[in-house]
Amino acid sequence: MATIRDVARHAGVSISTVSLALNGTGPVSEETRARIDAAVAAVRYTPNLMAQNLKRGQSKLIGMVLGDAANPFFGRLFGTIDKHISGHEHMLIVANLASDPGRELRTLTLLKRHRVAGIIMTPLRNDPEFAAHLNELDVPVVLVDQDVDGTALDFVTSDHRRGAEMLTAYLARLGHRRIAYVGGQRNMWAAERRLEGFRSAMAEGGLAVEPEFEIVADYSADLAYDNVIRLMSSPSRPTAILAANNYMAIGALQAVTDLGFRCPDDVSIAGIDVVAWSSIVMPRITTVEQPIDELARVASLWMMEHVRGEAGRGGERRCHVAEPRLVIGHSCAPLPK
Amino acid sequence: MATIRDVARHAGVSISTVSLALNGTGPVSEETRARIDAAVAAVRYTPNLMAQNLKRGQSKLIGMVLGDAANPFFGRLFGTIDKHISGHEHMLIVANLASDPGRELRTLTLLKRHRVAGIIMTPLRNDPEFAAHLNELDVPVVLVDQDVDGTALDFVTSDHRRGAEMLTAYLARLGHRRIAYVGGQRNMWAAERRLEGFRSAMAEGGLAVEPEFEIVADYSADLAYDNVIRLMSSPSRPTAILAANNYMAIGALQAVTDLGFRCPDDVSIAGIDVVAWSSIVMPRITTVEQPIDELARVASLWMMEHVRGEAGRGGERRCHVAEPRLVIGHSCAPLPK
DNA sequence: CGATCCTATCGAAACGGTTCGATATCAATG
DNA sequence: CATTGATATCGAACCGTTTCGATAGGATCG
Repeated sequence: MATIRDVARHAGVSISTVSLALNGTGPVSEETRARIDAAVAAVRYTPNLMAQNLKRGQSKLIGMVLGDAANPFFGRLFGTIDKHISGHEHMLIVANLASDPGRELRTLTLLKRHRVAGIIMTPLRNDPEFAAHLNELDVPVVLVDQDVDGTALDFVTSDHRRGAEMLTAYLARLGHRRIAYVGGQRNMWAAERRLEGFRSAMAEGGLAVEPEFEIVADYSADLAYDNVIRLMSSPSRPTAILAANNYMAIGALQAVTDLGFRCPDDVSIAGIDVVAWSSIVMPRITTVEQPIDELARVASLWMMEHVRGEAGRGGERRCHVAEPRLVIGHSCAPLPK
Repeated sequence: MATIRDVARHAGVSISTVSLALNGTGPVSEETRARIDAAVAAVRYTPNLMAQNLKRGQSKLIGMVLGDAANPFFGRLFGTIDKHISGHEHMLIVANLASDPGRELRTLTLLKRHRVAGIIMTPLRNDPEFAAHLNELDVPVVLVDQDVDGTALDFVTSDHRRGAEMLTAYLARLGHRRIAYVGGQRNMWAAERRLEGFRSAMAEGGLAVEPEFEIVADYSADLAYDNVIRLMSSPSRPTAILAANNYMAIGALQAVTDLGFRCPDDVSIAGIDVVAWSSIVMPRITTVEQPIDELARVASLWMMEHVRGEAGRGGERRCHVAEPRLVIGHSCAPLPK
């Protein structure tokens, strides 16, 4: 592959002149510039970014760590962030955790080896060991969606607690009293906030939460399916189900359908974060939507500020909490008196 | 950030010895190795991959170009390819075309600047200019899903034509004669194959294709929706609709539902490539599924062969055509006599 | 006209590694 | 004991760039 040396030789000038001309970083005569341009075309020269970055001491690569690439939420998040980032001749180097928290540390190390200029990540773990690693990483990090306690990293999220509250309160307003909650892993940050929101809205509405109505289904459609089958087979079944993410909402809907119940006539179902793409599910599921575009925009912006060294290292961590949006579908009905 | 020089100084040995020890590429005494390990930990040394790659003349980065990151098909494709690739201490640098063919050339150039070891891409364009660029790129490329005529690049796809045939024949077997086809852009490779499959199966079944029943909706749910609304409002409406991708199938389903028709009682709907994630749509849409895992596996394998220089440069291009799988749902019904 | 200042160009020293060809030590061999 | 062959270590060249300081030839100025 052609190097800058080939261009210099072909144009009959020195290497430094070529560099000066190509980067527009020094005075070059009109005639020389033309000869260099011709030479570039002739030898098919493409600057080697690895060499440039090495010399400049900074790379144009930004790491992005996704919790689960197969989930459309992360797909849209990535797509939107990419749109913002790649405008600045930067590129994203993306890693997929496939919902496996065990890959998180290894991935971060690998990204650091690549000397990425920064990392945007949706973390899975939330424990002191992980926080310590993040703090010692020495690379700008913007967390998205989930927080890691004990770090001072920029953080962009939507108000998970409020979202769960909105849906729970909505179900309560429809007259439901026996509301089941299908939630994610207990140690995950967002899952905890959502659970808090559910409980708080239940308490607010003067409703009791029966222990067996608080289910942990690890954000998995299959687990949600099994649990809802069990729940709905009991004589003391709920009249409404709130699922904490898109997969579990769909698992729940499938379960009640397979049992012969109709939604919303026999049971109401609402789900957090059932993104637009799946909202075509019939009946359309009532949901709170995260403003993915807003999350992506703020995360990209802050990351670019870090990259340009403009991030006010005032020590203060920045947090942006976006408001979720209640989208009423056809999956919830008022409870007959 | 600590360099190999710091490690050497701290351990009291030469730089080359550190390199030899760390890479296990030369004999190093047990004692020295221990001192070096200690020094690495002490100065928090992380090898600079950019420098390593520059020296070794090859990078551990593989480019991946996605047609549309928000589409779960690409999300799952990426996730699975990442699983295979990232095992070999390689990483993916991913770019999203967001369905905009205009970004394709710029993206490839940028990836080449980064000196990626290879590129896995799902192309959008299929024209001579683009083919010429690909041929002159001088980087190993594996095409996935769509072909580019006039190149000799490895190509992994599923049998789009056969998939469309299977669904069309299935509808015909149910007794449908007035079948409408909602297809993608006319110049895209896969869209053409699917259209061929539809036409061939129609001819095979002795069915005539009315021109107004062959719709071009650019893989967009909205366009499909509008067109199906128009189609179904006509007195000579079809009894079955075949949509060429997941988005359009959902748009079509939404349209017939909004018009007050029931599916499958009033009209049957089938869709190509309605991935598992959306198969929960009620009624579950009959579809042909692409074996994403198989595509990802073969593409990753071939790419790693290229990277290791094992690719038999016999000049012969390799093609892998996977068989799509017919998944019967509840969206199609026999036509009453 | 000599000093001064642009303008255009160049050589050489980095950046952080790898790797090849020394060199030095030491045990085994004939 | 001189030779050989491992074994362990090192110095220096190099990968493809950028960038700093130097040089040289005008044009401008007092």
